[in-house]
Amino acid sequence: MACWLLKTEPNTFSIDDLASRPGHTEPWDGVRNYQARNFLRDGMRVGDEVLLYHSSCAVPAVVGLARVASVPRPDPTQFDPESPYCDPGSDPDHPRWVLVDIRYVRHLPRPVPLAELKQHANALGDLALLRRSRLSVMPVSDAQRDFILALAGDRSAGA
DNA sequence: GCCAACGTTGGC
DNA sequence: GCCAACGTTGGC
Repeated sequence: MACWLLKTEPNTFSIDDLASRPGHTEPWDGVRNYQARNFLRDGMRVGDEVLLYHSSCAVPAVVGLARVASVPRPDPTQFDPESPYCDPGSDPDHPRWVLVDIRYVRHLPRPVPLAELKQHANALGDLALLRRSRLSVMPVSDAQRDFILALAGDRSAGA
C-alpha cells in the first residue's frame, strides 16, 4: 500500500476538522498544482495511507494518519463561481482538477515538527517536503513513513 | 510581515 | 520555446 503526505492549513481545515466530519471523511478539494494533481489522479488507490501535515501555522508538523477513501473524481469547486478554487479555464467535459475523499484514522501520539524532520536528513533527505517545499501532495516511501511514525512513537511504526 | 523558492503566464 | 515578470506558498 502506498503512502502519501497531504498538507493542510489548520486555520482553514485541520486534522480535528477532518475527525469531526460525518464519517470522519472529507473531499480533499482545492488542489491546484499539476504535479500534486497527477499524484492524486494517477497514483492514489483506495486504502492508501496518508500522513497529514499542518502548514502555515505556529509549528508546522506531521500530525496524524488518514486513508484515501475514494477513487479520484472531478473537483466540483473548479466549476463553482463562488469558490476561491474556481477555474474558468477548466472544461466540464474534461475537468482539469480532481479530488479524492480522505478519511481520518488517528492523531499521532505527538506531532513531528518540520524542524525535527530536517534533523534527520540522512533518513528523510529525499522526502519532497524537505526539498520542494511548495508541493501539497507528495509520495512517502515505506521507509520514510516508518521513520516518521517511529519518531512520533506511533504504535504501528515499522508494521 | 518578510522574503526565498518556485510554479505559472504571456510576450516575443 | 525561451525567459522575464508575476503570483503564491510557506517557513521563519
